[in-house]
Amino acid sequence: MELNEKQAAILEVAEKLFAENGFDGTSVRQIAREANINIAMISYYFGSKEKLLDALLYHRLAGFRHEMEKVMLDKGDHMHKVDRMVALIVTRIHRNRRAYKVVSFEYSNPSRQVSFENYIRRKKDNYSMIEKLIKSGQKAGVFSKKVNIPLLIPTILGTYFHFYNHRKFFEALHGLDGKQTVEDYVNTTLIRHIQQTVKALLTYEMPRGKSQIN
Amino acid sequence: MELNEKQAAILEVAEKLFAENGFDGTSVRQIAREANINIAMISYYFGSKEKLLDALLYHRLAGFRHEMEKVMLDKGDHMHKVDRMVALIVTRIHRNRRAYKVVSFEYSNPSRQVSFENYIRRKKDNYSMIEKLIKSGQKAGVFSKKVNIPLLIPTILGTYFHFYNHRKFFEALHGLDGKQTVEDYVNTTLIRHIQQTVKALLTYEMPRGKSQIN
Amino acid sequence: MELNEKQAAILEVAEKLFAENGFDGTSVRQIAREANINIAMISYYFGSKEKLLDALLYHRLAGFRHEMEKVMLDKGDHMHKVDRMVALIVTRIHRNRRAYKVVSFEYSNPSRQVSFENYIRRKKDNYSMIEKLIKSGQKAGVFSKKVNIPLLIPTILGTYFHFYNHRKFFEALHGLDGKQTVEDYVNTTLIRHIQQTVKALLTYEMPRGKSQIN
Amino acid sequence: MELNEKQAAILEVAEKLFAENGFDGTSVRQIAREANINIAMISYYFGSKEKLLDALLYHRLAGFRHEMEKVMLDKGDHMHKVDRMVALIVTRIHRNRRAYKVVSFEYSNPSRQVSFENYIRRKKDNYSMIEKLIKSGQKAGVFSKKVNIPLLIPTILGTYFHFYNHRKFFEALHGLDGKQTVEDYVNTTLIRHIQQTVKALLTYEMPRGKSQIN
DNA sequence: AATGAATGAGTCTTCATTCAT
DNA sequence: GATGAATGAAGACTCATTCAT
Repeated sequence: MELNEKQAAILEVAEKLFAENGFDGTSVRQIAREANINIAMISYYFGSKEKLLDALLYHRLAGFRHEMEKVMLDKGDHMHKVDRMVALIVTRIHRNRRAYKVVSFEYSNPSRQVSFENYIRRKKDNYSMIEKLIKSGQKAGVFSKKVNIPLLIPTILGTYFHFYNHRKFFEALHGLDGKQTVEDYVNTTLIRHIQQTVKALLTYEMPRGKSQIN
Repeated sequence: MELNEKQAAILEVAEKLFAENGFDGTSVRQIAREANINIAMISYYFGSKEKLLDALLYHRLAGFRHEMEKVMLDKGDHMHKVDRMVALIVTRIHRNRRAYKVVSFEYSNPSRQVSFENYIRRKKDNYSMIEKLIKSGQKAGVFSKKVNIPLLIPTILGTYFHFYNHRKFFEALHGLDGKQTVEDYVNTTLIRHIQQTVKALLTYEMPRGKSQIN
Repeated sequence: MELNEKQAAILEVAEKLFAENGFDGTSVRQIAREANINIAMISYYFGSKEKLLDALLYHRLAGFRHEMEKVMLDKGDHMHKVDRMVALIVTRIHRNRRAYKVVSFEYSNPSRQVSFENYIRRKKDNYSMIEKLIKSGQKAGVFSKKVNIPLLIPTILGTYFHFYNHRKFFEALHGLDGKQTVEDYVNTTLIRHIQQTVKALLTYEMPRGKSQIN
Repeated sequence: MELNEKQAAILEVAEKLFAENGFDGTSVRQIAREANINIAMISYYFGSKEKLLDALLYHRLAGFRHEMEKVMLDKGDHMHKVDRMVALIVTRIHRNRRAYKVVSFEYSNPSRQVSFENYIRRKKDNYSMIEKLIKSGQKAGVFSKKVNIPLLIPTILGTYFHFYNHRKFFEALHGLDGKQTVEDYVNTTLIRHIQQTVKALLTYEMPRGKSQIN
C-alpha cells in the first residue's frame, strides 16, 4: 500500500478538490488535469473514483493512537492533560481538515459505497482516550460526574469544524484577513476557547475549591 | 414568492435529497421522479437547479429574529435566558437541519453560485442576540468576561451538527436505535449538554456562589 | 388575412430576430418575450413556428408588380429605365431586407416545410419585368444581345446582399461608421454601382456612341 | 492541427449539414449519426459545437493567397488577367461553397461566438489582390477610374452565391436538371457571365478604341 | 506499466407545442 | 378569444470508465 510519486500527487490534488467542491462536485478530469496526469491513471491506480476516496481516507486517517498515548503518560495534573489532549486533537484535525471535511460529509451520504472503517476506528480511539482521561479525573474527584462524555467529541470537533467551514463569516466578524491569520487564530484563540470549554464543562457544578487547586 | 402545491412538493423532495446526497450528488431527474413531476417543471418553476437551492434556502431560513426577541423579554435570570436561548437555537436548527446541512456545506464551496444572503443574515441575527444576552450578563457580573463570544456559535451549532451528522456513530456508541430515539435524544440530552456547556463556559473562573443556585 | 395589433407586433419582432439569428437560432420564447406577448399566442395565432414564417413571408413579399409596371411606362430612354428599375429593386429589397435575408437562406434548406410560393412568384415577376425591358432594349439595338438575362438577377440582388451581409467588413474597409451611413451608402453609392454594372454589361461590346451620352 | 480520419469525417458531415440546414438547424446528434461516430466524440475532438465550426472554417479557408499571386505573374494583358482572377475566385468559392455559405450567414449573426479571423483575412486578401490588379490597369489607362473597387467583391461573390443558393429556381427557369448540369453551368456560363460583368464595368465609359484592342 | 482514444449513460436546460380553463 | 401551466422530446455537453496498444 505504498504510494509512488504520481499516486501521492493524485491523492494530494483529490484531497484539496474534494474538500473544496465535495466528492460529487469534483470530476476525475479535474483531478487529472490539476495533478498533471492522464485521466485513465485514476482508474488504473485506484480502480475507481470511490476507491480513490477510500485510499485517501486510508492514507490520511491512519496512525493516531500512538501520539494520543503519549499524552496520557504526560506529567502534570488532569487539567493540564485535558489541555494537551484538546490541543492534540484540534491540531491533528486541522492538519487533515480536508480529508475530515470530506469524510464527515460523505459519512452521512447513504448512496456512498465507501469504507469508513478507518474513520470510525479513529473516532473510537478518540473517544476511548477521552473517556479514559475523564474517568480518571472523575475518580480523582477533579471532574464532575455529570458530564456526558460521548458528547465531548461533538463539542470539540464540532466547534472546530463549524468555525473552519464558516471561516469566511468569522473573518468578516473578527476583521481577520488573509490565510495566515486564520491559521494563527486556530492555533491560539480557537484552541484556547475549546480547551476552556471542555475544562469549564468538566468542572461545572463542582465545588470550586478543589477544581481551582488542581 | 408564494409556493403552490407542486412547488412546495419539489422543495420538500429537494431538501431531503440535497441533505442526504449533497447538492451535486442529487440530480434533477431524481427530484422530479420522487416529487412525481416532470423534469422540465424544475427549470420552469425555479429557473435552474441552483436557483432551486436558492429558493429552498429562502423559504427555509426566513423569519427567526422574532422568536429570538421573545426570549430576551422573558422573565428569569440570565442563566435561565441562556438555557432558553440554547434550546431555541438548537430546536430551530434541528427543525430545518436539512436545509442547514446543505447550506453549511455549500457555503464553503467556491464554485457555487448561490445567494447565501439569507443564511448570513440569519447567522448574524443569531450572533447579535447571543452577544446582547452575554454582554448584559457580564455587566450584571454573572458571566465571565473572558469568554470569546463569537466562538459560542461554533460551540452551540458545531456540537449539534457534529452529533447529528454522526448520529449513526453515536447510535452505536449509546445503543440508541431508530429515528424516534435520536429525535428524543436531541430534545433532551443533547440540548441539556449544550446548555451546560455554554453555562459552564460563561461562569468558568467566576466565583461560584451565584451560578450554583441555578 | 388581416393582422390585428398583436399579430403585427409578433411579425415585426419575428422578422427582426429571424434576420439576426436565423430561423433556427430564434426561439418562440424570445419572440414572445420581445413582443411582450404570451408564448402560447404564437401557436394560437399562427399555428406553429413555421407557419409564423409563412405568414411573415406572405405579408412582407406581397404586392410588387404594380410599382414595377409604372417603371415600364416611364418616359425616358432604355438606359434611364434600367437605372429606375435597378433603383426600384434595390430600394424594395433593402426595405424588406430582413424578410429577404431569412427567405433566401431558408429557401435552400431542405428540411424546411415552408411555402415559398410568394417568394418564387415575386422572383418570377422580377425576372419577367427585367426580361421585358432588356429585350425591348435589344430590339431597339441599344443593348447587347450577348447578355445572359436570367443572371442579371443574381448580379443585382447578389451584389446588394453580399454587401449588406458583410456591411461590418465594408464599414471597416471604407471607414464607414454608424448605421445611418450604411443606409446612405446603399441609397447612393451602392445603387449607383449596381446601375453602372448592369448598364455596362448591357452595352459591353456594343458600339459606344449611344451609351456614352447617358 | 492535423486531422485524423474520424475528425475529417466529422468535418465533412458537419460542412454538409451546416450548409444544408444552417448551424442552428443542425444538431450534434445528426452529425454524429451521419458520420457514424459517438456523439461525445464531437466534444472530445473539437470541444464544442461552435469550436467545430471554428475548426471547419480554419481547415476550409486556409491557403489562398499563393494561387492568387500566380495570377498576377501571368503573361497576358490586363483583361486576360481579370478573366483568370474571376475564374480563380469563383472556382475556389464554388469548391468550398458549403463552408462559405455557413460563414457568410453566421458572420452577421450577432449571437455567434466564432472566430471569423480566417474568413476576414481571406476576404482582405481577395480584396487587396483585386485592388492591385485594377489599379495597375487604371494606371495603364485600360480600366476606367470611376469603378468602385471594393464593391467588385459583392458583385463577383454575390452573383455566385445568389445564383447558387437559388439554383433550384434557376434550374426551373433554364430547364437545367440534375447536379452535374449545375456544376457545368457554374464552370462555363456563370463564370463567363461574371467575367463579362467585371470587364464591362471596368471599361464602362472608356473610349472604346483602347479597350477593344486590349 | 502506462495511456490516448473512445464510449454509453448521464448531466442540466430549453425547445415548440398542447390543454384546461 | 386568450392564456398560464404543463410536458415530452430534444438540445449540447460531461461523466466515470474501459480497452487496445
